Amino acid sequence: MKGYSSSSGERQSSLESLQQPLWEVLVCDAVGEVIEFWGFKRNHGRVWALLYVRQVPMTAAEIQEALELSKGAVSMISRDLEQWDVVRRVRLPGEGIWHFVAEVDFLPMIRRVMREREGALVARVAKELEDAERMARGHEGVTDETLERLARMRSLARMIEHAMELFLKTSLLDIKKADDIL
Amino acid sequence: MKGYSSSSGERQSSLESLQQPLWEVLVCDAVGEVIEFWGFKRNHGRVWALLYVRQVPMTAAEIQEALELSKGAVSMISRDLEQWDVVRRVRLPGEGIWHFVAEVDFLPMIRRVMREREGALVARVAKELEDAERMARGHEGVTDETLERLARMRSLARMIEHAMELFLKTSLLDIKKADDIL
DNA sequence: ATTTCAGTTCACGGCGCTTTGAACAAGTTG
DNA sequence: CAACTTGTTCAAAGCGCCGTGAACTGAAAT
Repeated sequence: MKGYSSSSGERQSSLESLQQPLWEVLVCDAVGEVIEFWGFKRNHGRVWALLYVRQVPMTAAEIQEALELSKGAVSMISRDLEQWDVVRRVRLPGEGIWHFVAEVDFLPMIRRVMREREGALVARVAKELEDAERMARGHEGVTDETLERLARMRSLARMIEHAMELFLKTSLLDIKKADDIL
Repeated sequence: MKGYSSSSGERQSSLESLQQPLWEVLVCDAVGEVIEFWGFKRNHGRVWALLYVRQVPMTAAEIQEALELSKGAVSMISRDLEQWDVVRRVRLPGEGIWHFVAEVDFLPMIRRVMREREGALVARVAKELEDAERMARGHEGVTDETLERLARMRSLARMIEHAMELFLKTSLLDIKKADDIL
């Protein structure tokens, strides 16, 4: 019923590329690239994309085979994705094994992780710049113009932070609302 | 006249940290971190920051000593910065040597480079997704729902692109206008 | 023309992040 | 409760990127 036409359907050693449609690989890799660009691991994107296009819950072993990853990698990657709420772990009725499904809405992931990362960085940098400014004030060879530049730098830092917040709040939200994508 | 008080002012082996104020190092490193977060090299940020706080044109050798970089590194880094228009190369009157000065407005850099990088990526990914969708259409085991998901993915890609554009146009512009920073 | 010095290039090495796979832990089945 | 399967952890290997510094180019000075 599912398209397995004839005789031996269980080969798995050398013919996998035939039951792994090329277009699927392309999609996974494409998403992988984008996700990587945004600062995550390529395989985060690949796994999520696979689950998303397949639409059916998949076991770790299936993911492993489809994307040619190691057992350990699948375990860690899917733990990350689960933690970020972009993948759910479900137990199919009757089965004693975990399956993964793609959460349709992965924007929370981007928002949360970015906020965490940026947050930590911004706080640290802000402190460093303040320290530097305070120290500079104590020196004698420091002109007013220099202090001015330091102050402006701090101000710029705050603005980058602000712009980022804005981006996360508006743009991403727009994406979501725009068409109820995904 | 410039604060060199007395006897031997030319030591350069072990006492450099004393003529290299700590606060300056802090500032350079802080900017380096931020710049790195945005996908550039740490030293791009460090060199620019140094030139910015110093305010006077500096030779490659001076930069090299101040930031403890190699000759080659300074050459490559400053070439990048120059290409992005965030640093200018000037020849001081009477001197037969290049000096670098920080361009005050480095927003063009962020905008241009981001656009280039994102542009290249987005174009490639868009193409890959289109290819994949076309190929999928040819297969028999592909449901309409799957095609739907592929289409939505493409649409999402376009939206990310769009959001990025928007971010570059509005947020960064806001930063600039807000206070005529830097 | 030769020397010297500013500046660039590039093969190599080092470093940090990612992935691997084997050992281990947890859970399931007979 | 053994025997087996599923799932996690982590030291070590792999890999890619960045900086290094020696070799090279070019230009100015002698």
